[in-house]
Amino acid sequence: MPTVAVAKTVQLSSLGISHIPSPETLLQECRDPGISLSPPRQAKRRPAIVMMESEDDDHPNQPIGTPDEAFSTASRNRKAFRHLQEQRKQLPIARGRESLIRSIASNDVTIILGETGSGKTTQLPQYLLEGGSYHGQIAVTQPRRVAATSLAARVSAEQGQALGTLVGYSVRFDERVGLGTRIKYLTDGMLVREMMNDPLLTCYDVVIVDEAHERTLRTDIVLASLKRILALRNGNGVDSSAKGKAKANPLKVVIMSATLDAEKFSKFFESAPVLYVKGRQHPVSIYYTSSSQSDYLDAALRTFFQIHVDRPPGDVLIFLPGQDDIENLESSLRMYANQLPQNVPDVIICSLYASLPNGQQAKVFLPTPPDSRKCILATNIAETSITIPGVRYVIDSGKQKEKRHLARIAGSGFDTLLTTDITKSSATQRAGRAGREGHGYCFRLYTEEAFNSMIASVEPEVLRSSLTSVYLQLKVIGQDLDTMPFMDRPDQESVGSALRTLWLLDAIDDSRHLTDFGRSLAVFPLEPQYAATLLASVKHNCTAEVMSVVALLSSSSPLFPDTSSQRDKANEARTKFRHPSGDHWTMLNVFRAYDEVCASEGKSGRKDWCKHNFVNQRALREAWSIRAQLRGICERMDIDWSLSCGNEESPLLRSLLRGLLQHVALLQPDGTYKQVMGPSVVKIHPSSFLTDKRSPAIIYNELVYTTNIYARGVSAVYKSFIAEFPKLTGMRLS
DNA sequence: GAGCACTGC
Repeated sequence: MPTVAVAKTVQLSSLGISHIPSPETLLQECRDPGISLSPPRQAKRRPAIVMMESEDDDHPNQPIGTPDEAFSTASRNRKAFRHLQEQRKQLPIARGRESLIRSIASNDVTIILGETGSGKTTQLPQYLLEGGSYHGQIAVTQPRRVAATSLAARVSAEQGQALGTLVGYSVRFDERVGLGTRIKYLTDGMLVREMMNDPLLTCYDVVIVDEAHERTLRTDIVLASLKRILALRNGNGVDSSAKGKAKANPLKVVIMSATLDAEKFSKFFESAPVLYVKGRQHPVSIYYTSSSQSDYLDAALRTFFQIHVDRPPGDVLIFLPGQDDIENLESSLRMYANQLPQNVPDVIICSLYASLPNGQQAKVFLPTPPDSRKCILATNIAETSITIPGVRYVIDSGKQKEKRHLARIAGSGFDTLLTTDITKSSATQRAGRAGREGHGYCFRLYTEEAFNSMIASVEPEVLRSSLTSVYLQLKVIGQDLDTMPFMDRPDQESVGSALRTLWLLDAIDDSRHLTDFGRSLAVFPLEPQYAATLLASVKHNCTAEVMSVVALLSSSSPLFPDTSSQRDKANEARTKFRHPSGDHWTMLNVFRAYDEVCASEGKSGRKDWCKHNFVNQRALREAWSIRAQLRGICERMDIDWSLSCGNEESPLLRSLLRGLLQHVALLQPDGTYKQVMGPSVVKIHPSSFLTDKRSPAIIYNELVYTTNIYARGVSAVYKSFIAEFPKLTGMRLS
């Protein structure tokens, strides 16, 4: 390795050496690494009432290709279909089938505590369908799209039907349901959307909430809503006004959770019974360090080589907080791996994090060649979203990155992204990744005391997020954030901040009533701020431009990814898109150029164009889908989305301002900016094309708090634009 | 003059 790599290497601090040791020295050190490991102990088995056991997986692994390709061909193949039926029949879960059906029939709510690999998610809906007691639809919610689609494909195949007939799914941008669909897998966000049109979820006889322990924002909305709906539809809940009402269309609710939180769910649903379903997880031996490690990268490096040299074959999965750590550890591992003696197996290093291009993500699924060992460096993505085969050893840094929204009474608050300690349930989940295929080993780079003092499970998202969208969505179903029976109640500052934002947008009036404008905002699958921008574009005759920009801003990937090694080259390549007004028009220029490339070039031409210009094709593709969805919604609302302002810059900026009222700041003499609607002094992020430009007034997409409070996604606006908004100028005076 | 865990409509 060249010396450049050495500079990026983690310090082998606890070895007390500053030079790079020879491979022999390193291996010797690794056998006595200063991380002494206490005797292995078996992962605690759950003291469960064992009901059933299954050979099956809850979640088929990441599908290679589309769900259709994976399963519908199989369903056409008679032999494969018979095999599937044979598997189903032989599942031990079949023995528990009747008791499951009975319990659900005699209770409004049933909690199922299912271990990993128990097969509950694929089998239970089929049991309820085949049992014949329910004639409406059965909904099964999932936090992730890929789970919803692949589960639907699997269950459809087990039913011997084409996907989208008896069994279907519904996720954003993709839906496979028919008139005869009885089992529907959908994302929890999709069910929240459906509630906005059908607040009592009348088309469902059964709603199964899977992975409830993850406590996503949308899961919590679903849980709170279900409690309300039960009172209204079944007439026996806490809502006394609903008592005595006809139970013509009662609802059954099943909550599936993977952790001991089941008790909390049971309590929330007034002592609902808890059923335990045994899984098929292999035992995992857990090791702790004897003393706490100040440098988890160093500790991970040593532990890896210790495993590599002393332990039998099996791939190693290392959990780290973020991309930065992954890149650093990767370069250290490579350097030492290249110096290993001949008789030690090769090391294949793979990284895995969400923003990694798909091609490189796919590397982790390639089978490990004989006489080598794969070492996967991953973020939390490998904890729930992606299951990697062949992993036998897990190294757990005990750290993760956590996003947290800091609400402010004044202004709209900002997000932080900080490295924090993981939770007990997260540690257990990580360890479990070693026991998918056989007896596994988990090396925790922290002490047993540290584990014991970890909090039990992650703080629900509802306590950490901006609630603006949620507040608006609840208003549409006639509910109030303050009166919803949340499992965990968000604090007043957070609620007040959401309330204030919606009032400023004119989504609610002075009496907190939803306005017609607010109702329109909620129709769009966008942050309310961007929905307001979109609706404002009609007045300014620039819907075509605004739609592209809003779609890009809503994409989950950044348009201009930061590539530290090629930063200057990237900046140069992107210069041609630059627009003097700032980042929004610059983004639009990229999208317009991409549109032209798409019209003239094929798949590989588009890809090359993106690479050559250092723009993220994933962001453009996603924005393309979002824009198509927005166009469809506009058509239904009779809005002409083709209205264009050409190259006139003001209409787009004035539309943006309509949504970003809380994100306006004015230049101060010292070159910093002062928020108009809040107390903060902010700086323009150095990645912005407006940095150092000293524009008198700016709007920005978001604030991020790192070394400073930075405004990102910035455009310059005229002060006269700001004067058009009485609420904004009123605030300034007060 | 900088640093981005993961989802979702």
